Amino acid sequence: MQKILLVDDERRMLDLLSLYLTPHQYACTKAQGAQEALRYVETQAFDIVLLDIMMPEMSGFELCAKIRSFSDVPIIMLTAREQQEDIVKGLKLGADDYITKPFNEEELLARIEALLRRQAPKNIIEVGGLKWNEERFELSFRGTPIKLTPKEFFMVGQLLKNPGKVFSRDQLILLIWGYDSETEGRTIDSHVRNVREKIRQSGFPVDKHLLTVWGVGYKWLNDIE
Amino acid sequence: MQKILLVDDERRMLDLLSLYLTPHQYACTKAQGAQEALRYVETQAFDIVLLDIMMPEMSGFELCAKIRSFSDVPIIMLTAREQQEDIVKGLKLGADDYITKPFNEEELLARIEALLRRQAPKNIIEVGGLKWNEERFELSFRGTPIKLTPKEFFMVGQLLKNPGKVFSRDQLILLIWGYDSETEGRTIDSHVRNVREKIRQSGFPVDKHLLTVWGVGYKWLNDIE
DNA sequence: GAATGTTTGCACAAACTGTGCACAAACCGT
DNA sequence: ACGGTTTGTGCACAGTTTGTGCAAACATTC
Repeated sequence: MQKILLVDDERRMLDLLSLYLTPHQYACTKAQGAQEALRYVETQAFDIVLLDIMMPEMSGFELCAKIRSFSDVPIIMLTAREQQEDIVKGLKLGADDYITKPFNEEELLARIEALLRRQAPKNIIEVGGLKWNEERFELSFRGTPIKLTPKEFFMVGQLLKNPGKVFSRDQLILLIWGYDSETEGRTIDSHVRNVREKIRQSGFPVDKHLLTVWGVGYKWLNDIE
Repeated sequence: MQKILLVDDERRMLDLLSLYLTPHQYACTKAQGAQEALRYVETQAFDIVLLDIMMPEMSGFELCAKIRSFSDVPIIMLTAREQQEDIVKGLKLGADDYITKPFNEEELLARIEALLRRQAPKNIIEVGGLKWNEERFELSFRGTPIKLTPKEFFMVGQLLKNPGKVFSRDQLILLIWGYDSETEGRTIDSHVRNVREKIRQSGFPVDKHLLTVWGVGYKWLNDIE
């Protein structure tokens, strides 16, 4: 199920959007204001951000630019019908599409689906600015690369691809080393340790995402508190 | 996505240009001053350079000539409406087109698109003065040719055509030798070694671009630090 | 067919990664 | 609070992968 972050300063608008989207199998998270939205984007993975540009404190533009400084998450702006220049401004700041208010349900859904289709199904995973790119064999946080060894890279990928799912040490060995591996003991633990250390160095709060499940194994959490 | 290098001494003009171009799916890089621009052109691949001729320290003309001494990247000059002779001078120094200030968005986009269209879809790749020309079967750095053997040539081409992407040894063998090749062992390594040595001789910093991905294969990076 | 140039891969050295022990720290149930 | 169990950490050695010199095999040219 796709996750959508709704950002607006009015609770009524958030509820309305959620009402439209939820029955169509989208998981909505509501953020009232830019600060809250930023916290969400920094700690969770969303498939789309729906962003009203008319907000007090921090404007939608500012938020859009802030998000773009570390993430490629698709952004759709909500603008008033009249402000043509707002649309242009938003697109220039990195938004992917826009919807003018007032809008109807069909248009909203169509634009969301179109944008999701556009996202190439590359083997790239991103959460809170941390990007795992299989093709480039590269993990990076906000643009700066994190050097990993092959085993480390695949282990992170395996966990990242299945957020929330617990993997036992044996499972990880099977998935990363293969069926006939004789690897055992605290080897996995060592790799986890190395991965944590390297990602921690980059500034990403890895200790809140890559968790130990006591007595079982490890898991990656996208959503942290 | 096409990459455009913007060169001006005024930050406001850089921002304005970027604001015009970014929403039209161009990736803009801003260079404030000729020195900075030169560093970019020497280390990255751009599809177009947009160059203001009115700059302190080094003039746009000088920069244009400097770039042309080692690269064929398309250059568009920005000139003041009045200086007709500047336009002639610029074109003589190797610029491909010009735009007079003040300009509007449509004109800018039209000229950029026209210039990109004009660029025949040649199998020519260029980055930082290193030029790979399939038609002429030639690799050269700043005009001086680098003699490569066929296998070496195609290997460089394959990597150069997919900057950032990692290729395993098996993949490279498949791509360059074909499906029924029995080539194996350290053959690829030997070719990489030879390629590195030959390109290094030319003065191009190949060791920062043609990288070993430990345990996986090789990749070519256009953007180096 | 001799000369020249290209491709391939061995053998060794160098660089880097994987592994798991030993002990400390954290955790859990009672 | 206590003992048993599980996980974290420092570290060293074994193992793997890559770089390099060199030469034989192969291909092309004249």
